Amino acid sequence: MTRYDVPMTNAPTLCCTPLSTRPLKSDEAESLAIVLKALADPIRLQLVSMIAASGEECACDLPDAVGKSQPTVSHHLKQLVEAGILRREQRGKWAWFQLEQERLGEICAILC
Amino acid sequence: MTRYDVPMTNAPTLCCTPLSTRPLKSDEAESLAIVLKALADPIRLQLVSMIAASGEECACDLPDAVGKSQPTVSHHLKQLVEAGILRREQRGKWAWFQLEQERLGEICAILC
DNA sequence: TTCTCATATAGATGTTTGTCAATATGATCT
DNA sequence: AGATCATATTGACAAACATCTATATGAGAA
Repeated sequence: MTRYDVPMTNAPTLCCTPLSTRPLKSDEAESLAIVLKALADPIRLQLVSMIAASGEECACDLPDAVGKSQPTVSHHLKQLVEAGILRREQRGKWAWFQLEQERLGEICAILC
Repeated sequence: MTRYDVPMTNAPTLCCTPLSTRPLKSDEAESLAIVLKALADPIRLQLVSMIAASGEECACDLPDAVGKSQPTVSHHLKQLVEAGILRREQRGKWAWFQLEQERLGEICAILC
């Protein structure tokens, strides 16, 4: 079995029609809310924007950058990965994070 | 004094550059988080999508539509108005709500 | 003014969330 | 294997949140 069509995460699938096309079904609203909730925190937004702006960031630099403890930042990063917003890559001892650009695209496609 | 340049709500002002242009300052992240948080709830997303899809909705129809009590729906609607996502209009005894389309546009402009 | 009805607010309650200190895991290097 | 360092997980706690019932507000109708 190849890995080509295996999803990388358990991130919720989002519906594919703009909000204003039709009322969301409640499970669609639920999935979208989970993903938006992952984004709706000031620290997580700072993390995402830093990673988006620079292309990638090492977890080791992020606690200082946002002024939070290492476990707190690790927890936020995990939520972002689980929501499908960030991608995590292990390099030696370090964890690097990149933006899952398509995910933000999906969100915008629904909102606008 | 005219009302032309008076803001309708106290909704937070959002920064005007995409996330990936530069890291958000912490007050920009704070404002954006407030608005995203208003959106990041399944009931509020259903309300927004119903209103967006039909053009406008009377508050009187919404508790049944989403299966929540009248006070709960009123509370959600208030949050959406305060975030600048909905516009409220009183017509006789009834309150009608419309989408503040520009607001969603602002959000998308930042996310993508 | 008084009644009725739509909506908002207050107060209470259980749940979720953000945070940290302490500890566990897991990867590299010696 | 053992030491070291980066990251994740656990457990605890306070603050924020979604929800309801009860009540207040406010607008038209009688």
